[in-house]
Amino acid sequence: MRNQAGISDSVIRRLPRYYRFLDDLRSSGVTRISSRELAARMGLTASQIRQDLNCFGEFGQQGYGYQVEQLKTEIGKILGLDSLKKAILIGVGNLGRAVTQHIRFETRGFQLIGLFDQKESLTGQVIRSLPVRHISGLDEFCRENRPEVAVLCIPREAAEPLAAQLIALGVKGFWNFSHSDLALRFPGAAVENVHFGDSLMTLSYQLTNLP
Amino acid sequence: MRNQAGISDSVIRRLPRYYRFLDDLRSSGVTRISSRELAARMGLTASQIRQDLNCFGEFGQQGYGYQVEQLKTEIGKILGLDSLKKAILIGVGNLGRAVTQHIRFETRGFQLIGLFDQKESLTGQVIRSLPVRHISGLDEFCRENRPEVAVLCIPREAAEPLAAQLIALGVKGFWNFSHSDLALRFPGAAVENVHFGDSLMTLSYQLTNLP
DNA sequence: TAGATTGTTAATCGATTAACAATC
DNA sequence: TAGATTGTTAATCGATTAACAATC
Repeated sequence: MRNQAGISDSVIRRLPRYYRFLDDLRSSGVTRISSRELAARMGLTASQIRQDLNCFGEFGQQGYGYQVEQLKTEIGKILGLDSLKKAILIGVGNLGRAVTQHIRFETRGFQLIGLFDQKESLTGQVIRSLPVRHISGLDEFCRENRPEVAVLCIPREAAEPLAAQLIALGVKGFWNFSHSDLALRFPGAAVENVHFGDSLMTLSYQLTNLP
Repeated sequence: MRNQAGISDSVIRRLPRYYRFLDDLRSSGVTRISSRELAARMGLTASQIRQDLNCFGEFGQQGYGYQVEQLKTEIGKILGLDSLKKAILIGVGNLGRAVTQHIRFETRGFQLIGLFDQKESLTGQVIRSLPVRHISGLDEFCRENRPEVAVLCIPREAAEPLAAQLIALGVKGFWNFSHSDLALRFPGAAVENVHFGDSLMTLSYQLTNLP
């Protein structure tokens, strides 16, 4: 793996999609694929695939193509999926509960180790074999268990102060479902936003301007 | 509004964010703002904001800046938020239930008018004042109510045949939470993906390559 | 070997930034 | 009017595509 740093965002955002397609190919018994064939399946150009991969190393073989399984593994390593990072989730409302039950953290590089909510009535409830803890125990839990990531399923107003608290406790990244632009406030942290509202408005635009 | 067609994806994806920031400014009583000031708040350049807006028309005033409320309204119109498009949701599992309860469709240009699931045990259950219907009634419901959009909260395998069925029933767009690349199969439809797995893997990459 | 396909360099295309005349 | 800020054109930067020598 070369050139760990300075990879453009466009490239990085394509990696999970490569990973998904390669895993599909593997499941359906394909062991080898050329950039041309993969590009056709994914709706990309062969050039782009080769350029993207060359940011990280040489994974193919001239005249042959790529080993599906091997390439999948390599991209998994690039994405860091081989080391599970400890994560906690905060805000066990409708959304937080769905995320806890629905997302397969382990195959995406994470291990969910704690759930928190400020609502006392939820404390002790068990979701996916994890007990909901009261938010007042957050500091102690973090000092003991050292989570690297927090999944924020909380209202916008709560996000910023909580993020500051978590960073002080050693949290380095956020999977942010709240309606706030955390990245602007905490430039040192890794922030990945899931902005449902933005996504839905983009769909509205597309529908409004359908050819 | 000029130049309805041919706006680049990069511009379109920034519109919801402009809309959000302008709405915040409005809520906090700001009535006027310059591209320079807005850029500083959003972490963009003033040039970019002016370029983006000029894809659609002239919304500012030289020497003065932009009226916050007016610009917000204009961007809302560009996004098509002023006409509510009828939507149905399919798949009332953890995720579908959370989406139904959590998302404010009305402020994003949509009106949720029906919920469907194949599980008979869910039929009749009411979520947010909408009854869950059995999937067998989908055709009839669509012919009567003409939804334009379907929110797909179903497993990957189910997505493609269902999308084909829905398109035949007049559905023109999908908010796609399933793990499938619908856009490739249905190039005529508007598809907006919410790929949680991809998002989480991107976060994993960021954490793995933190400076 | 001949054919195929990579890794990589060069060319093109598009998006962002800078500059500035127009004008409120 | 003078100062400010837009709308818009020109310059730059980065990302995508094309081309091709290297090589399996």
